[in-house]
Amino acid sequence: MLSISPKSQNMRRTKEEAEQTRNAILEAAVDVFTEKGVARATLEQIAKAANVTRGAVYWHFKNKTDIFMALHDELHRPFIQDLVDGLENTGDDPLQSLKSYCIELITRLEDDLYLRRVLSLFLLKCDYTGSLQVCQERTIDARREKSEVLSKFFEKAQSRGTLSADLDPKTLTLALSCFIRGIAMEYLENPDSFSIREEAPKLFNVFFRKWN
Amino acid sequence: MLSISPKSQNMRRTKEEAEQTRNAILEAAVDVFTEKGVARATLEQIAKAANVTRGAVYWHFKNKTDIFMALHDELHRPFIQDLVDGLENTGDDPLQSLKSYCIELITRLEDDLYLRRVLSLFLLKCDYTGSLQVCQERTIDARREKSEVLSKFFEKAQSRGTLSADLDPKTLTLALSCFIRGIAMEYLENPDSFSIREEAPKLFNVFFRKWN
DNA sequence: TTTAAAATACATTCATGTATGTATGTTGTC
DNA sequence: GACAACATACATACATGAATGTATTTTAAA
Repeated sequence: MLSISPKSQNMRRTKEEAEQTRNAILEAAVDVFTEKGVARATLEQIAKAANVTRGAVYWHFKNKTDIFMALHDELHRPFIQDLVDGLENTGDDPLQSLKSYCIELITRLEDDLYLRRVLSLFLLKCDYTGSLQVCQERTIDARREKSEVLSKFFEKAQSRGTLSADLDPKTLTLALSCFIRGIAMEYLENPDSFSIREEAPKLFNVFFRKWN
Repeated sequence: MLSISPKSQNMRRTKEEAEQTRNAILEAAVDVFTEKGVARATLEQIAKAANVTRGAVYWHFKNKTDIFMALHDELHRPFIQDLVDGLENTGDDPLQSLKSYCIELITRLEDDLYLRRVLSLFLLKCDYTGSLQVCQERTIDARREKSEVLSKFFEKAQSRGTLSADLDPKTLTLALSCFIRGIAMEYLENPDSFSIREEAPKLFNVFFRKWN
């Protein structure tokens, strides 16, 4: 929703202003993508939403895929990284802090409207066929890293005796990943069907119940 | 992959044969949708894959959305109904039979290639914006029904004392729904990342662990 | 003969990409 | 520090292709 400075038409921008238009285009793209879906979204619509012409869009980006990938790089990747970083500083009770972190993470979906829009965009408003396929391939590394961090969590809990040794950390990691993803999708698809603030603690209580 | 009978070009079909071409178009649509994604799929591609021209396609269907909705009706809805039906006949141990059913259901994803393709189509290869929005709205009823059946399962388990009374059946239902969905998506997205046959029992062992 | 089940032909729309124009910022040079 | 030379940041105009929907025609079944 950043609108560029009200200079008269066709005036050359400074580097700063150019950066602003670039951001304006990206933000407009989030809006248009979310409303119309990535596939049906038009560069014309994006340009109009950003108060520029398609010329500006083509100056900053190669095409629609390029815009999507820029968004993916600037928003999706940092989100996962943020997630991994948050998991690094473990407390004295690994399972408990993991659970708290999951609840906190999911609860953000209800509070942070922008995060919700962006995540909804990447999870619901696009399909990763064709030219967008490379995007999800790029996140493979991030996902693997995330899995490894989670696994270490469970291993740590086992070594401290707070988690039964007959449970495979790999399985628990997979289970938790699926669980989180399912919750996110279910909520994003229909945010009014339940309150995350109320349900998230209950849900993860179920998941983390009686494992020791 | 049904190819129509090898009569010479442009021959009028009987009612049966017309029904065959309709099915051929639908099957071709599954293939093309899955490969290209619904949005990027072309009626020309679908027609070619079904060994007919676009004329035949437009004879049987109004447009691409109409094809998708036909597939949705003929494949997605029955799948959920099948799921609900399978849950109706409860054994003496509700939780145990529910767990078995979940494992069986998820395991079908590995065995039934066609099911995998279809589910992948509806979960991964399309976004429900624009004209496809009505499709998911139509499944709301089916989903609600599914949730009610699951809830009754947990209530039954509670009344038989095999499930702790302090767990809310509603929460458990939501949790299980999210869990199943997450597993399905994770597997469909990358079927080679893990073997469902091996992991499904473990995963649901985790979920259904020590609830009594 | 009529009509269902297509094939074929045609018109139109629409998004894309590119080419070009243009005014201004920027930078080196004297 | 003024000014030329160039680059940048767009807007505008245009060409193209591709997909769509419809109109017309063809063939054989009923």
